[in-house]
Amino acid sequence: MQQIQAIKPTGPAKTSAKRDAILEAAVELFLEVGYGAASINTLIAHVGGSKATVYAHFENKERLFEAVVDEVLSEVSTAMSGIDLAGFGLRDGLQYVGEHLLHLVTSKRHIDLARLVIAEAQRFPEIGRIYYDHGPALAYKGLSVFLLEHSNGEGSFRVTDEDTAAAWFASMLIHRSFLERLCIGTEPPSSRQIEVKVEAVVTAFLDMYRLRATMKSEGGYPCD
Amino acid sequence: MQQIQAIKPTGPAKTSAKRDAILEAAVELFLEVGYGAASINTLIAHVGGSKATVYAHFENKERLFEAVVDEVLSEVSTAMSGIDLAGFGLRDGLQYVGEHLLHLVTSKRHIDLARLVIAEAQRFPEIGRIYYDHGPALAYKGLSVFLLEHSNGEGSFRVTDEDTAAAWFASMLIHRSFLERLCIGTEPPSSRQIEVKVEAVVTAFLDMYRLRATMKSEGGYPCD
DNA sequence: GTCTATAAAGGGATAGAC
DNA sequence: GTCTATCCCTTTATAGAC
Repeated sequence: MQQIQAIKPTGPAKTSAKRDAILEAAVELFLEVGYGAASINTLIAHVGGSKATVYAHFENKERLFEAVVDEVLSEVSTAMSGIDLAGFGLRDGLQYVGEHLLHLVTSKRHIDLARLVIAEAQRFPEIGRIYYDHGPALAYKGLSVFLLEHSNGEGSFRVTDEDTAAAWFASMLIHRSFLERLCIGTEPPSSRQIEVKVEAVVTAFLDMYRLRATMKSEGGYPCD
Repeated sequence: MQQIQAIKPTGPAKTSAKRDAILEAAVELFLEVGYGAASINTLIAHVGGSKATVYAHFENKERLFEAVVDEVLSEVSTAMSGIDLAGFGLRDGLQYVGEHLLHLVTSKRHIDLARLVIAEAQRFPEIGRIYYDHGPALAYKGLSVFLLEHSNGEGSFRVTDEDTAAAWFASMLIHRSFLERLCIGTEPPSSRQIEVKVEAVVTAFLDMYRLRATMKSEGGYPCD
């Protein structure tokens, strides 16, 4: 899928060893303490060099912040779009994508990114938009396409509003773990826990859309 | 339900007109710009008075922040615990609680609180814990009890893991709207939109747990 | 590009008069 | 309790030497 485009390439060369080092350190710092509590002084204490060097590569703190979010979002988004569902059956595909999704969403990297984005979405509206489009919305879309492709009675499964169905599946899977991790810093679930949790959600989800004799002819769940 | 207890009542009288005015202004300011960007100077520009007066009522900025979160959380939590499901049937009760829940969660007051809590949950771990326990966990628990009470075949409904069921119901209902509103500042849904959305979720949720002839004898969705 | 040194502004917090 | 004035520290950002 498409790479996240940089918001605005700043003055000097777009790539340099020092610039990369600064950016990398800035990623760690911002993810750990947030925008407001991260100072340029603290940054150079980690990466070495001087403030002037930082400002030679990044116009100001806001631009540096945008570069940081771009960088991390690119990582997460790449991981998400790397999930290939071609060739999977309905149930196996849901299990596969579900495990990857839950793992990714609860990863430290993503939780820190989400916290940062949510915290600063008011001050930097573009950040929130870009995160949502290249994160959650991308996942919903991939799921939605997969569901539609298998909405042919396979395993008695049929769906009319695939966008809503995709959001429901992802929400059942993610919401609680995501919020717990954001608020009380719960540890990420183990691979085994993820597997079990996804199995339960997949089964319940498929039951929800299983065709029944008593079903209304429409069969969909109108939403919005 | 129980009121949120103050984290630590500071030196002077716990209540005074000036203190209330300061706290009220602080609530608005912190909710709007966050902890880091809110300065005492900005605060007194809104409420009047001097810095020294602020520090006469609150030990420091951190304590003021804790008082602010306490205050808003108390509002939200009170609204949530005010939902009384006694006398409702299964479907009507879910519709009722769902509408209230979605309305409350997407309200500006709650979104601003959630943003603030998520942003500062690392620096102030207690804040995150208190929010989660008196917000989401409280909602899950209420739902869970209601589901268990109606898990008797009413409307062909039976549930074995009521905690998971409650979390799934709330997640399907809330997750997408909540995240959208946090990240891209979507407007809160109208009463009509809420009504329609809840109807769809309630129907899907009840279908998910509807007893079937082909059902496995266990019938539950093991989780965790 | 990279450094040292410093500017200019704003932050939290307090002393002391009333 | 409330004010004025101020302390002390950190912040972002830049000037100027190399």
